[in-house]
Amino acid sequence: MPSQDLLNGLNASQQAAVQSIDGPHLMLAGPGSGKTRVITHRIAYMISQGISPRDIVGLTFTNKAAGEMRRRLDVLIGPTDVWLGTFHGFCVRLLRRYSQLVGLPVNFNIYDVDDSLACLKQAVKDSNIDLSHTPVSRLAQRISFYKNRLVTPEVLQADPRGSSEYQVSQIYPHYQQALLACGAVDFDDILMHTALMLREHAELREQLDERFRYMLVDEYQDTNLAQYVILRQLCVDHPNLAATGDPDQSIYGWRGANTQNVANLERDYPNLRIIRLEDNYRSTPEILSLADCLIQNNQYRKHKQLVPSRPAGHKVRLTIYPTARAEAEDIADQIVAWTKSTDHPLSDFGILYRTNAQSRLLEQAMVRRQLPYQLIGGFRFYLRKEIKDLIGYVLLVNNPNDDIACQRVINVPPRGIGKQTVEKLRRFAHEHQMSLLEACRIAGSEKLLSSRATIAVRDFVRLMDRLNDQASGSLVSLLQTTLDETRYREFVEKSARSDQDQLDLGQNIDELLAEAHEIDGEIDGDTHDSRSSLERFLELVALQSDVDKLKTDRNVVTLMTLHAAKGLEFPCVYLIAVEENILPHARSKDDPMQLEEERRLLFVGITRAKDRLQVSYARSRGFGGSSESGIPSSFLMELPRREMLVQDRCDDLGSDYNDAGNYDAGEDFSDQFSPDPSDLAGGETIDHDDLTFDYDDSCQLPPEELKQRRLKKAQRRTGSSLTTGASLADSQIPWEKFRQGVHVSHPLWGNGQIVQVSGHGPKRAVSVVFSDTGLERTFRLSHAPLRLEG
DNA sequence: ACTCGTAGCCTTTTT
DNA sequence: GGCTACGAGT
Repeated sequence: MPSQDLLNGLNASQQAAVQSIDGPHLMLAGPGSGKTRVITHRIAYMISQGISPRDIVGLTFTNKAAGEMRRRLDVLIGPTDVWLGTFHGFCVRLLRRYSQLVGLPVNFNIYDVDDSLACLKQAVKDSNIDLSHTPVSRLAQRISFYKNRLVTPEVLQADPRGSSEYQVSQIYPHYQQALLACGAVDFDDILMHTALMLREHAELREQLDERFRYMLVDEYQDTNLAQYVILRQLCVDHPNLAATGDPDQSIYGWRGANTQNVANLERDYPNLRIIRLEDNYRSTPEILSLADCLIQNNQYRKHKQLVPSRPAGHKVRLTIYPTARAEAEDIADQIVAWTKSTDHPLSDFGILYRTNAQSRLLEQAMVRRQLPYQLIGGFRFYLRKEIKDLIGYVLLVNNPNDDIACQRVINVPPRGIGKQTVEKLRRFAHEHQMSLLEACRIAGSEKLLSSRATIAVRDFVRLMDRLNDQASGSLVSLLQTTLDETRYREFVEKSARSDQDQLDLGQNIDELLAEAHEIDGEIDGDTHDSRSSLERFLELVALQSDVDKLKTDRNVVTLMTLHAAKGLEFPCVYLIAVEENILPHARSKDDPMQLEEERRLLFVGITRAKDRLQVSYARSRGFGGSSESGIPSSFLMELPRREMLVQDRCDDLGSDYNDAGNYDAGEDFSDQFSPDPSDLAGGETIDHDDLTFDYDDSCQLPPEELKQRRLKKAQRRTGSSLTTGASLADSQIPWEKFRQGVHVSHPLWGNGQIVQVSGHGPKRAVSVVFSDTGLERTFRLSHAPLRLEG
C-alpha cells in the first residue's frame, strides 16, 4: 500500500502520530481515539518509508492486543517480520538468548503464582527462619513488590531501615536461590532479570539498542519501574520510542505500575514530542459526558478532553435493583428481549463488574435462559489441577532440575511415594547439592528407602526416562504418552465427584491436547521461529492471559472484570454492582491514590460502551453466606444525574428473586416512575428528567455517611491536612516546611526522608529516600502528593 | 499410603 | 460460599 493511502481516513493528530517516526514520542490517547489503528498504521508507514521490519518492536499488554495488531498489519501490508508481543514475551526471548548472563539455564521454567508460592514455602522451610505467624502469601506479596521496583535481595538486606521488613529481607535471598536451583523464574523475575541484565552489561545493552531501533509501547501508563528501565536502556543511542497511553486509564497501580513513568518521559527525553488523540470515535456524547464528569473528580490528574464525534444517542440508565439476584435476572431478561426484537447479536453485550465473585449470579441467570456466554478470568484454565499436573510432567521433561515440578508429579496419580519418602529424598538431595530427580535416580543404590518405596521411585524414574525420549518429538505425542503411561484419565475419572465434574475434567484435557496440536502444526509451517514446540508450549502456558482467550466473533454474551475489559468495546454495556465497598472496593477507600484508581476503573468501564450503557446497583447483595445491604457507590453521586435515566426496579422486581429476604419496599417510587419495557427493546428514549430525583434522598445514604462526606469536602477546602498537590491553593501550603531531614510520606512510596531540596514555594523540588524501597525519588511539591510526618 | 470428612480460612484487581 | 489444610480412620 502506498504511504499516502495509509493516512486516509485519519484526523490531523492521528496523521501526525503516524508520520512522525524518528525520536521520542508520547501519544496521549483517550479511550476510543483510534489508538490501535494509529499504531498499526504507524508501523506500516514506517515500513513504507524503508525502515526494516526487523528493527521494529511493538509491545502490548496482552497477547490478544498483539494479535489484533498483527491481524490489522497483515491487512495493510501483508505478513512482516515486526516483533509484536507482550512485554513478558519479549523479555523471555531475551532471557533465553542471554540466559547465562543472569545465571539461568537456557531451558529455565516459568512459574505461575502457585509454583512460586510452593517454592517460597520450601525456601522458608529449608532456611529455618521463623515466620512467627506471618502468612507466606504476605511474604510473596512483599517480594513481588520489591521485584517490580528492581530491589534485589542484596539491596534489601543492605538497607538498615528495613527492620520492619526483616523477615522479608531474610527470606528473599533464600527464595531467589531456590528459584535459581530449580532453574526457574517467577513472573516478576522475567522483567527484573531483563532490566538488571541490560543495566549491568553495557555491551549487550548497546547491541540490543542498535538491534531494536524502533520501540512502540502500548498501555504505557500501566508499566512498572522494571519495564520503564528496560525501555530506557533500549532507547539510549536510538531514542525512537513511541509510547501510547492514557493516565486516566491507569488501573494497575497495585501491581507496581507507576503513572509517574508518563511524566518521566518528559524528563528523560527533552525533545519528546507529545501528540494528543482526544477525538472519541467509539461512544455517544451521552456516555462520554458521564465519563468526563466522573474523571474530573480525580485531583491528581492533568486535564484532558474527551471530544465526542458521534451524534447524540440514548440516555445512560442508572438502575436500582432490590437484590443482586434481581439485577442478574433482569439483565439476562433484557438481553433476551433485545435480541428477540432487534438484530443485536449476543456478542454486542458486555457485562462488567469489579470482582470475579460477581459473575456467579449472572452465570446462573444465563444458564437458566440458555443464553450462551463466555466468562473471562476467574479460575484460570492453566491453573486447574488436572492441567497443572500434566504440565508438571512437561516442565520436568524440559528441565530436570525443577524440583517444584518434580514434587508436583512424583505421586500423581498415586504410585506409592508418600510424604515421608519425598521428605527423605529432598533432604538427601539438599545435602548432596543435587536435584530431586537425581536423588530419585540414585536412591536405590544408596539404600535410602524401604524396599517398597525404592521400587516405586525406580518406576517413577523409568517413567520420566521414557517421557524424555519423547521430548524431541511432537508435543501431542509427549502429552499422550504421559496420559497413557500414568493412566491419568482413569485417575481423573475416579477422583471426580460428579458426572459433570468428570466431563469437565476430560474436556479440559482434550482442550490442552488441542492446543498442543495447534503448536505442533505451527512448527511445520513456520520456519522463521526456531524455537522448539516444547519451548513455545511452555511460554504459551505461562504467559497466555485470560483475555487472550476472548472470542469476539462468537455469538455469545461476555462477562468479565473491569480490569479485563481494558482496551475492549461493546455496543451495549452493563456495569453492575456499582456499590460502596465493591466499587470503590473496601480495601481501596482509605488511600486517596487508590480511591482515584477505583474511579479510573469505573471510567474505563463507562468508556467501553459504544451505544448503550446501564449502570446498576442492588439494595441488598449476598456476601458469601450472609447478606448485606448495598450502599450506592459514592462515584454515582459524581455522575450528571440530570442527563441520565434513573429507574428504580425495586417495586416491580422486589417480590421475585428475593435472595436476601428482608427488602423493605415501603415508601418508594412506584408512582413516580414505572419502567416501560418497550423503552428497552425499541431503542426509543423517553425524557424522564422531571422524574429523576436527588441522590442524597433517593439512594438513602445513611445520615452518618452524608455527614462524613460533607466533613471530608470541608476538610479538602480548608486544607487542614498538610498534603501537597494541585488541589490546594498555593498560599495555604507551608512549602518551606519541606526541608532537608524532614520525614514525609507518599501514598504510593510510603514513608521517607527528604535528603535534598531546591527552589522555593510551590516550585520547590525535594528528593526523598523511601524507607520501604531504599529508592530515591524527586518530586515537585506542587504536583506530588507528599505529606509531612511526625 | 490413601481416602474421606470437617473446621477454619479468606474474598480485588493479574502479566 | 467455596476451597485448603489438616486429621482421623482404613
